[in-house]
Amino acid sequence: MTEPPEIRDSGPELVYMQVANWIAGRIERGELKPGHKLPAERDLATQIGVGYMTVRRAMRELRDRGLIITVVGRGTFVAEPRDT
Amino acid sequence: MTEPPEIRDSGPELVYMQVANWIAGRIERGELKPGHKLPAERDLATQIGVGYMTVRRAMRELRDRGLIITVVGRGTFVAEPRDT
DNA sequence: ATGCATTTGTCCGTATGTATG
DNA sequence: TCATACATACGGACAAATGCA
Repeated sequence: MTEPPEIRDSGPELVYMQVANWIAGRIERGELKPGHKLPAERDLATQIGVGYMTVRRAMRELRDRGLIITVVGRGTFVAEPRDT
Repeated sequence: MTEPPEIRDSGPELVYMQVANWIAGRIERGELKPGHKLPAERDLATQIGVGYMTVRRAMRELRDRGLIITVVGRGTFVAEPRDT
């Protein structure tokens, strides 16, 4: 699975933030709908071409933003939108 | 292990803990009275929509807290309140 | 006593997240 | 990145304990 290279721009931004923002963008644009199950973190790391821990940091970032919900033993899912 | 325990990453909510806390709340609010027989673990699992082993983990948690008593072949019952 | 239904107990296999090296 | 170990989640299968007719 060759992912588009635009995931990582050449800026000084931390890699995990680039990954987080890439996924966040896909969620906010509606490409990933609420309830959608994301690939397993290990698979995501392989697919994107970054380290496992990098994906985990990105997931924690998205979790903190309330964009995803993680359930141990089940997976990671796009959260319901929260209006502000 | 060099870090103090106060540093807790906002981890995901474990399903069995959610189940345990939900039942614990019902007991502590008096919705479930001492001696009350809870549904069978497997029925509970079906009703709540989680796996059997997950309910069993939750039951073990409640048992450890002294909130319920389990008897093989009979069922699970709300324990008598223990003052501290 | 034997059988049946109900309920908890145990184990297995697979998938996933967590943590560390 | 890769490897290792462990906890959690789920479903299935079978065993053990209880109560009842």
